[in-house]
Amino acid sequence: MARTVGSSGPKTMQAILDAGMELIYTHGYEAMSLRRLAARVGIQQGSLYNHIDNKQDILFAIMSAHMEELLAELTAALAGLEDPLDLVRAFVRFHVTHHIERKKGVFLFYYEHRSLSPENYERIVAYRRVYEHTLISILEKGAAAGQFIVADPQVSAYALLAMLTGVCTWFDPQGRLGKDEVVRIYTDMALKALRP
Amino acid sequence: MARTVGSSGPKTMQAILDAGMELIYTHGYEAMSLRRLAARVGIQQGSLYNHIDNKQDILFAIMSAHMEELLAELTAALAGLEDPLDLVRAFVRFHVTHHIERKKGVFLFYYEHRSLSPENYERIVAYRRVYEHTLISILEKGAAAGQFIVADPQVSAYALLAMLTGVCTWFDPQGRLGKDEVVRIYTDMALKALRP
Amino acid sequence: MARTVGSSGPKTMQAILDAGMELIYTHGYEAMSLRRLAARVGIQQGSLYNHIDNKQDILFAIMSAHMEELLAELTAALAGLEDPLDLVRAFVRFHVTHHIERKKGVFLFYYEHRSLSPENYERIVAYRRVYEHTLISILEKGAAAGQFIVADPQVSAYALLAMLTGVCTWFDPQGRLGKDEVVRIYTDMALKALRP
Amino acid sequence: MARTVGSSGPKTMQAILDAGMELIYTHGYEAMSLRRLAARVGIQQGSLYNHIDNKQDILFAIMSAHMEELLAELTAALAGLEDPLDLVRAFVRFHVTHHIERKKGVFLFYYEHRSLSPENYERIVAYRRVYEHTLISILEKGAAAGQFIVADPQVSAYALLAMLTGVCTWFDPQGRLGKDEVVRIYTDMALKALRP
DNA sequence: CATGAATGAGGCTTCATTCAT
DNA sequence: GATGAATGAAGCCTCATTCAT
Repeated sequence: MARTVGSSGPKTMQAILDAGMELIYTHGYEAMSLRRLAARVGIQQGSLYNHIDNKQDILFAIMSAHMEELLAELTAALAGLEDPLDLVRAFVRFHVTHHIERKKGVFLFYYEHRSLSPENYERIVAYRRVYEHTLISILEKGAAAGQFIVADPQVSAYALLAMLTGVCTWFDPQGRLGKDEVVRIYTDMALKALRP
Repeated sequence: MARTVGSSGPKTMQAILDAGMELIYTHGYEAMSLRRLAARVGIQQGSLYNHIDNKQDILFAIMSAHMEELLAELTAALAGLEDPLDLVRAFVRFHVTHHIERKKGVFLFYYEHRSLSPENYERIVAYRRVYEHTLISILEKGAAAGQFIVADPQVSAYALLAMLTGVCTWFDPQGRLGKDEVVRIYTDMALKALRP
Repeated sequence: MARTVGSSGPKTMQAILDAGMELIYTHGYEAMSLRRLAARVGIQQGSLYNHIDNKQDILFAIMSAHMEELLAELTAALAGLEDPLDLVRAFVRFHVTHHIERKKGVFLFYYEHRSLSPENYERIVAYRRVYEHTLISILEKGAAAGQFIVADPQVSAYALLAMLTGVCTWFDPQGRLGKDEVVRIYTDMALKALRP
Repeated sequence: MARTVGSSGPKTMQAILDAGMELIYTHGYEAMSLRRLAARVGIQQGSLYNHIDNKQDILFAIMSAHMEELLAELTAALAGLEDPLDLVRAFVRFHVTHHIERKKGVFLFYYEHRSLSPENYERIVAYRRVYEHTLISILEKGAAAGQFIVADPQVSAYALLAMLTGVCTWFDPQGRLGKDEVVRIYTDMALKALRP
């Protein structure tokens, strides 16, 4: 019948992605039904297909947007820094902060990358590899300068990344510790783990 | 088809759990259909219900068996040790080794705990809490003895657990590094991160 | 409906009918989606409705245009002939040639008349009846003159029509036989089948 | 809830095929919805899939059963005959009778072979080719014996087949002409069309 | 005239589960 | 214990059509 006046294409698409993020975060991609998604957006199920080609599109759109922002913000966070110690400090601060503030996007990446189609998986993992390599490079630079001792830069980078990422499984904004304290604790542990 | 008398029941149940582990690991719990599971076990779909009450049972049976073994093996690994340094070394060795060798069970826990029913979730998370608390206690003991400096034992324990657990996302049995080398690297990083 | 004079309307309408003929011929009326049709025409789905009222219109427009041309061309092909033998020769030549050259339109009629709405069905079948009756009249005239022996003019006409129409299921323009040879063979068989 | 007692697998499958034949004959394959089919069979839509793998299966099962019976019955109808004249008579009688009595199966073949998947299409067309070749061989034999004059056995066979097949588009069991009269008329026309 | 976003019905298929045999 | 046929809900997706812009 009468459609909501003023509803327009891009706005609807954004609503789909927002609702998709919410539902995938809560129930998982497989368990998110497009029926429920459409209901939450406030349109008919079939109307989704005026904006997407299939369910997978939603997952990919959310994840690639998240990865692109991740890389852009990392670049900004490290801009102008040269000293490996400063770089590690900045990296830890950025990573922890991002994982606290963008928890849902992060969870989507960790839990749902398995649900990506092969081609989409490759594209998302490529982003991830760039991100990881940024830290690996920092460790290599610090090791070359004698500031760090790392038996294997790749392994150490993966270890640090896993350690830092873990924050989003337990951090509670209302909890005992504030964001800055957490950043300080993680920074200390990271630097100590790398030091000679 | 027709089975020999003598009841192959327990054998069938085990086959269901094995196939379930495999399929959930590969496709995820939501995406595992009982049709496919039955086919892999070599029985009819309806026959599953001679062994289980519902799909959720399979997930819970696999996960609780895994958690029980995890705790039992951890206890064995730490038996007789008193010095916090030795305890951390043993904990790291056990955790890394376990996460490499029981990769599928570990993945099930991380990816699929969301798919547990509320009651089952509580039971599984209780196991997990015991496991985590073991490490927290070690850190507290070491801190009390002045061997470790930890700003917050719980946060540090979570950080270490996340770091160590990460191994199962990248370790490749055919890869460049052997299990023992990996254990050594992680042990070094963990101890350095904890020590004054 | 009423379109602006001087617009590109008629061109678009013709493109719709051409694309419709192609798609219905290839996939069948039921299986032709207006989405695909619009895409082939190069317009949006909704724009179709500036030219048609509904999907059925397309089928009917194509089929009635085809039937009108069929009748007009048959009339031209028989013009001036009086002798039943000549009339049969001309009819066969026309029918076979038409069914070879207008294969798609012919197929549409045979395969898709079931998909016509009841009223449209009546209108198309009326055309067809005129066509058939032309041959029936020729046979009756020839029978009255003793040139043909037909037990039942209607049955014989249907038999001949079916025989001739069959050409469009096997004739291949690149094949072993040319159009004229095929016309000759069918003419011989038809005349022999009718002769005393 | 309580299922109809006594309903068994093969009976249901046959009911599906019978209802399928009816609905495809009436509405066409594309236009037959499995919802309606299931309703006519008296089961749930999903229950269809205990018997078939997909919609296409129904079409193929019906058509291949029909073609197998067609060939078996043709073989029986021609058994023991040697004289090409007798063979043509028997062929015409069989073909016309079959097309009158098994009208629905025949229509399915003519209208719906387009809806077969490529592999299924090949299998069905192979049956058809065997059938056609039987008539071609008869014509060749008669031509070699000087009993027939056929410019091209294949074309003549196709022409005769089309002519005979046409019967099922107009024959009415309640109509003016009986089956035997129709057979006689077609036999006369066929023999006259072939003879010198 | 064309667009594009909306509708609501319906498409085929799969799902976990039940139960008489 | 196992079977296989049944259920009813739900899955994703496509359909023809409408209409404000």
